[in-house]
Amino acid sequence: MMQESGTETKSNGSAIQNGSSGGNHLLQCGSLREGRSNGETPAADAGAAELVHVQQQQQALQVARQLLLQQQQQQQVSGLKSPKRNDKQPALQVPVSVAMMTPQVITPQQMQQILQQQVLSPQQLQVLLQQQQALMLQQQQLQEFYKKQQEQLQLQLLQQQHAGKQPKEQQQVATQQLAFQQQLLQMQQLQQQHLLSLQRQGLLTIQPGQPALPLQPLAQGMIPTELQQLWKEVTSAHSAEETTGSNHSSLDLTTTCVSSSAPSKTSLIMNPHASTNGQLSVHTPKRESLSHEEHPHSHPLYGHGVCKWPGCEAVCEDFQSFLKHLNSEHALDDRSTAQCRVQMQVVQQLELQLAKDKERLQAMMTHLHVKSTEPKAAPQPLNLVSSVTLSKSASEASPQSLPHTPTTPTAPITPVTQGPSVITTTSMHTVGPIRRRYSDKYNVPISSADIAQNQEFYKNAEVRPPFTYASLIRQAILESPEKQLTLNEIYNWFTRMFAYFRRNAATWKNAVRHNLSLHKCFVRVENVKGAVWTVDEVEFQKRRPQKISGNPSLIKNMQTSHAYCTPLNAALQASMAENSIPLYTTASMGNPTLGNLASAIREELNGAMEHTNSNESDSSPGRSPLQAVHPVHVKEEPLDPEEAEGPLSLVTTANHSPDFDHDRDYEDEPVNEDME
DNA sequence: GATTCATTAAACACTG
DNA sequence: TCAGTGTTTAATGAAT
Repeated sequence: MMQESGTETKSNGSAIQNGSSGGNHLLQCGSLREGRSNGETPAADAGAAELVHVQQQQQALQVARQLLLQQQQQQQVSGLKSPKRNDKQPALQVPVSVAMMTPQVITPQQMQQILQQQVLSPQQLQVLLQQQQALMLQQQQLQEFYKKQQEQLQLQLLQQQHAGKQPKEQQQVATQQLAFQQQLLQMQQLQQQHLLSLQRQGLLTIQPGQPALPLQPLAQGMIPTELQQLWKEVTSAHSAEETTGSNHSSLDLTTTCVSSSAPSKTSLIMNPHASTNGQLSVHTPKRESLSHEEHPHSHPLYGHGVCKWPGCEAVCEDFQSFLKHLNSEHALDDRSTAQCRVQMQVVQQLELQLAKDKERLQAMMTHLHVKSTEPKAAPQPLNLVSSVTLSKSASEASPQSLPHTPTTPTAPITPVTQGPSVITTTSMHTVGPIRRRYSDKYNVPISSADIAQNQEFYKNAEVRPPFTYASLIRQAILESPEKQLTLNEIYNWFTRMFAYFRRNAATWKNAVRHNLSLHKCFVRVENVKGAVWTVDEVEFQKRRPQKISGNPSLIKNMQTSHAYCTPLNAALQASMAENSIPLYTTASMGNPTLGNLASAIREELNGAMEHTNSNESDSSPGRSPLQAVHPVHVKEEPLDPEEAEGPLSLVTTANHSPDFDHDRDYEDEPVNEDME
């Protein structure tokens, strides 16, 4: 088409083209991590650092655990047991006990979960280890005791068999065995109580006495609301019970423990004493009746024929059997209480997170609802970031405030956001139509206000980014240290930054090539390495002014801030520029990948300034000084800012590229107090 | 309804 | 010949 107009290079690429393919192979190999040009994102580094930290903690824990194990084994050797007894449980006849007798060691996985979920402090971990050691000693004693009993029983059994004993005597033996088991179980119960007391001291989430207890299922299985309700019930019941807490039937306790480790059915069978649990009969029925009365046959812990108790998943054919199961397996005992505690913490954390998000949302909404006369609504960097980045989510949050956004269809994929470019801070104040660049189908919501989150999101989620190819390409190029990329490197950037582009390579690569050729802003340049693609800032600037028209102070501000804030997030800058939001360096800090855009942005700003001075229809003449200061152009792409260089650093497409004339259509009057 | 834009698909040419 | 690159055209859908 008419590519030649802007730059010479566009014309005949093939003639010039040479070794560009050299770089290609890098990409084609799927070297997503290759990133020789850009390197990894800071966010990823931070995540890696955290991971390393966690792993170190975990390793330390494992070392401690091994020490404990060694101690235990030594003790066992000195005692009567063979070192391996811990691992392979002796008693075949009493699976329940076997489960209980397994070494009280937290598995690495559990440790990891604990670390991830609970974030224990080193002190807590130490305490935990100590308690674990004490428990192991206790358990060792139990094991010895149990062993002895087993041996005695076996001896008796053998003697009886040899002597041709009568069945009655065998029954006696069986009863004896049962009695032993019960004794053992009682001891275990004591142990459990001890554990519980330990937990109450602060380590509630961990059940040292129940190594086999799967923590993860516990944390996953419940909905917060369910948990809350359950927890309330349990806590109330538990408090009442504590006075008589030791009265639990030991058998119940063990069965529940077993069920946790080996979900379900076995435990169902094993609970002959369900009715014996007095507390149980008192509390659980009440619990059931509550939800049951309201929703006959619907119970928060029951669904799809499965018990939804965390970690259970026992199959219950009907509601009655579920109730039975609930009564028997999830009676009010230490284990259930502990599980509830675990869940409670999970819920608390979730609630905390929710509260934070809500707060953030509120701040965003508040900020966005602020009238132009209410300056400084959110001067803080944090607010700024959110306001800038969020435009989309904010739009959803308060649609009414965004009359212009109507065009945006709802985002099908995620409810959180509408689309990338819906609202800018400026747009908030404007009623003017904002044109959305991206069709709905491409309008993948960017849910998080945090740019970095977006980056991670698109890196991992196969969601189509709500940015045009042109904007993505430009972003890729601008992010590169030299602001130039080979086609292959562009490909690489796409695949590295977006999970979505790890599929259907032929399609999107074709689109990339198409866009490179189509848009004037992309200039093909001969390089030593071969042909590279750059962004023509001149072309870019042609259109630029219109967008950033207006706010000289803003521009100035941006320029100055850029001067000492090189590392500033270019994306933020761009977005701010577009949105006429003053720069807050903190927001952009720490995003090296975006730093490259700084100069480009500066140039853009310069051009904008010139433009502003010279003409610019965008800025309405009649505005008050304050208004004049505010960015006039309300670009449709509020997003730009974010996209622009956000974590993804996607520059909104249209705005920056010369090709996008339409952008100018939009008007804006948004007054941004921040500017001053 | 017309226009514009982005996307997608495809064809073609050139190069190594 | 093949793969990669680059250009161009056309069809389609969405937004204005």
